[in-house]
Amino acid sequence: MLQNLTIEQLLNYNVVMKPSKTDCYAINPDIIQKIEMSDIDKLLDLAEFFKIMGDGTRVRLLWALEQAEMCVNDLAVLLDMTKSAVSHQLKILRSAKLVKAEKRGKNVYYSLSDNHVKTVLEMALEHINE
Amino acid sequence: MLQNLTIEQLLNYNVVMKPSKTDCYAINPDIIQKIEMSDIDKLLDLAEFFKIMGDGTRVRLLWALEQAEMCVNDLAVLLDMTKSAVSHQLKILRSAKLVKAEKRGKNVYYSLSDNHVKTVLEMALEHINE
DNA sequence: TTGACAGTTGAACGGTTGTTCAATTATAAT
DNA sequence: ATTATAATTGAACAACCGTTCAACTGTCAA
Repeated sequence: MLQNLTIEQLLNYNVVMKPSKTDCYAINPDIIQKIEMSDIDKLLDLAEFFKIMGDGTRVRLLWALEQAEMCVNDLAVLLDMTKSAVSHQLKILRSAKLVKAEKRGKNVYYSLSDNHVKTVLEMALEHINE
Repeated sequence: MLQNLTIEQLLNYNVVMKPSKTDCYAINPDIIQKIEMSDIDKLLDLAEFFKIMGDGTRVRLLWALEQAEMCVNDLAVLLDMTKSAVSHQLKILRSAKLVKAEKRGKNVYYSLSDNHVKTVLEMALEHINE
């Protein structure tokens, strides 16, 4: 009678214990209950976005590309890094859709995919400066 | 005659080679020269700030504390983590001045140190949502 | 076709990071 | 005083991350 139910349904029956990692009990259960955590997935996406911005090389790349489109060699010279290291980071920025690439002849020119990134950088800079 | 000069001065004399990591030459030296990289230290501070925000646990802690001050046990139950793990992350948030602690009796209550963090979170959420 | 160069790729290395675990401090209650 | 619990701490561990290195692809010029 219980064997065709989903995990969710079994949880409702208290047949399956949801594994809990906590090693303590709540001090103020009433407060916890009022906390809104439904946007949790968006929060994790948000953390993912911050994680990409949380690297000196990538921030410098974005800052440079905000001023002009550039190819890998130019960026490598500007940041005093190897082509390979720059290319690896550009790949990360591109997979996060923060940067786009365009091949012209022997070179690949990179630029910001939209000016949203620019405003985020500027806002955060203001936040730091105060 | 040269032995009492600073590194900077020696560099001007071309006595010391500034070690370069690049493995290539610039394609467009004119473009590189126009790029403004003087705010580089602020950019790195910025990356440091993003790095702290780039963790799911920390973002969830901030999101929860934005709604109510809470002690470690409550946060551990809410996020389904051990007290220890929560405490470690709170320490990081506190050393970044994003969160402040206040001991009351047996408990330590944490809250956002200012509402600046809240606005940053909201702005970034808007950025994600579009 | 050959050589030179721009760029990419994957493996490997070293450093960093988040969680766990065990031990410890501090406060309150019995 | 003793016990129980909240919280912190440092060491240890595994997973992750950025750079390096070497090999490779693709394009242009001779």
